[in-house]
Amino acid sequence: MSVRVRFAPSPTGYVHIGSLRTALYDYLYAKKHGGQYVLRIEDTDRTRLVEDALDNLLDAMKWAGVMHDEGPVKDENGEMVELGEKGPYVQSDRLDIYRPYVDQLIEQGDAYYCFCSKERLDTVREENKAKGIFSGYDGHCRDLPLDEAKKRVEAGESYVVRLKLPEDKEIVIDDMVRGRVVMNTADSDDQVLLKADGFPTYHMAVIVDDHLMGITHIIRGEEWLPSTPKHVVLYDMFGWDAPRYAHLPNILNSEKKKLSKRHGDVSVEDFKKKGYLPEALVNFLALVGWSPEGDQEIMTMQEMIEKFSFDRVSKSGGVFDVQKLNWMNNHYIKEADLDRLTDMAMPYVVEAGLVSEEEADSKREWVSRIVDLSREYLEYMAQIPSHFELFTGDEVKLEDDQAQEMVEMEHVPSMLNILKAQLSAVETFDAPSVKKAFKATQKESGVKGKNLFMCTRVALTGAVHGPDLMEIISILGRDGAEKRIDFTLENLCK
RNA sequence: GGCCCCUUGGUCAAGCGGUUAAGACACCGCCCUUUCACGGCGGUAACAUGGGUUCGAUUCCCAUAGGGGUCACCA
Repeated sequence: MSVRVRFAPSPTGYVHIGSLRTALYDYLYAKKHGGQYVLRIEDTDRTRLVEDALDNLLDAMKWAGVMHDEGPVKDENGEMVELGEKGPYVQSDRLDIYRPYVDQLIEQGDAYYCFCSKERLDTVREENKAKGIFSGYDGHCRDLPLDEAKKRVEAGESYVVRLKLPEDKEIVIDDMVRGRVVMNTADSDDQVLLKADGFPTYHMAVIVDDHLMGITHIIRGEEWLPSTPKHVVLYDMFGWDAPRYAHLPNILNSEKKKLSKRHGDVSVEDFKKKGYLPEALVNFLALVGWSPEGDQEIMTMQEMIEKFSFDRVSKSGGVFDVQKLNWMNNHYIKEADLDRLTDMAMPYVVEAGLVSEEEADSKREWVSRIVDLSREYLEYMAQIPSHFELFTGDEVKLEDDQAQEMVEMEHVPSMLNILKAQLSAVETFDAPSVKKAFKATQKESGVKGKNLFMCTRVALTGAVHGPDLMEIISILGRDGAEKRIDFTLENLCK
C-alpha cells in the first residue's frame, strides 16, 4: 500500500517552526517511501479565521522547500487552485461531506443530539472544578430517546451532536515514535462532533477527511496523543481501518516550555525576515527530534529523505538552540552562491540607508564584495548592515584604547604619507596591487610587521580587527582610502 | 487534580546488557594567520534517585522525583 501522509494546519496567520518540522517529517517520510504528501487546511473554526493565512502558509512552505503533492497551491497568476484528485482540500469547502457521516453515527447509536446550553456546561464545569473533579461533559443528554431528540431538533432547538464514547474501553495505539500506548475511553468525555453552527469539530472532520483522502500515516504533534482514543473509536464505529500514528515531541524554548510566540522568534516568517537560508532552517529543524545514523549533520533535502526514519525520532522534547541554528546558517552562508547572497542582502542594505533604491543596481558590485568579505562572520543576513560600517564614510572612529595607542605611535604619520603615495601609484586598485603598495611602503619607510599592518588597519578602520586589510582597502577604493588617511593624519595621529 | 508522555554533558544527541559513554553547537586552551575570524589540534562537561532482574546495568522491570502534554461547540 502506498504511503499517504498529510499535514493539516489550521490557518492562524503564521507558521510555527514546530509546524514546519511536522510538515518536513511528513514530506521526508512520504518521499522516502515514494508516497504522497497532502496539505489539508483545517478551518472549521469560523471564529478564528485569519485573513491571508493560507497565502502565508503556502509562501512559507514554498520558501522552505517543503512542497505538497496534493492540496491548495497558487498558480502562475497567484490564483488559488488545487492539486490532486481527493479534494477539496480546504475543510470549509467540504462542509456538506460531513453531515451524512454524522447522521450515520446518530442512527447507529454512536452519537447523540445534545441540547445543553453553553451556560449549563460552564456551570457544570465550574461546579466540578470547585469539587476538585476535572471531568468533561456529564452526559446529560446522552440517554435522551432519539425520537424525542429529533422532535426538539425539528422544533428548531439549538443543538450539537456528541460522540457516544464507550464507557470503559481500553484503546491501544502502536505509535511509530512512542511504541505501545494504552489509554482508556473512561478518561475522555463525549466529544462534540457537530457544532451548533453546523460545522464539524476537528475530531469529526479529521476522521472523515483522513479516511476519504486515503491517509495511511498520521504524523502530528504530541499534543494530539490524548485525543487519539476518540479518533480510534470513530474509525471503529465507521468500520474503517485506522491509520498508523506518529506523535512527535515538542520543540521547547530554553525554559523547556513549548515554544510560543511570546518567546521571540517562533514562526517561519520570523526567520525568513531575519535572513536565514531556508535550507539551514530546515536542516536544523530536522535535527531537533531526529538524528540520522552516523555523524553527518549537514544534509541536503535529498540526503534527509534517504536517511529519515521514525525509529530514530526522539520521544522527548528538544530545546530550540538558536546558537546552533546560527552556526548552521553561517555554514550555509559560507557555501552559498554570492549572487544569491547579494540578492538577499540588498533589502537590508537599502533599509539601513547604506544604498538608496536607485543605486541598487549601480552599487551592486560594491555590496556584493562586502557581502563576500563578511560572509565568514554572518549568522543571518539581517546582520549585514553592521558589516558595512567598515566601508562607509571618510572619517575614522577609534574603537578602543588599543586602537588609539596604535594610531598614536611615532612612526605612523610618515608611514601613512608614504603609503598614500604608493597607493596613488597603483594602477588597478585591487587587493594584490594594494599588497604591492604595502611592500613598497615597507621598503621605503623601514616599518614592517605589526607596526605597518596593524597601525594602517587602525588608521583606516579605527579597529584592531576585521577582515583582510588588502580587501578592505581595495573595496574602499583609492579615493576612499586616501580620504581616510588624510582624516587620520589630521585628527588622530600625534 | 485525573490521564498520558518523557528523563545521557549548558544545548542537540549516539548508545538498543559488557564501550576509555560517540559526534555536533557553545565554552576554554594551543597552533595557523604580520589583527580578528575561518581552519586545525586538544580540553572541561552527562547516564535524575532508590529498589529489583542479571555474572554484569546508561541500556530490562518497579517505585520516587522532576519536566512536559492534555482534559473547549480551538485546532
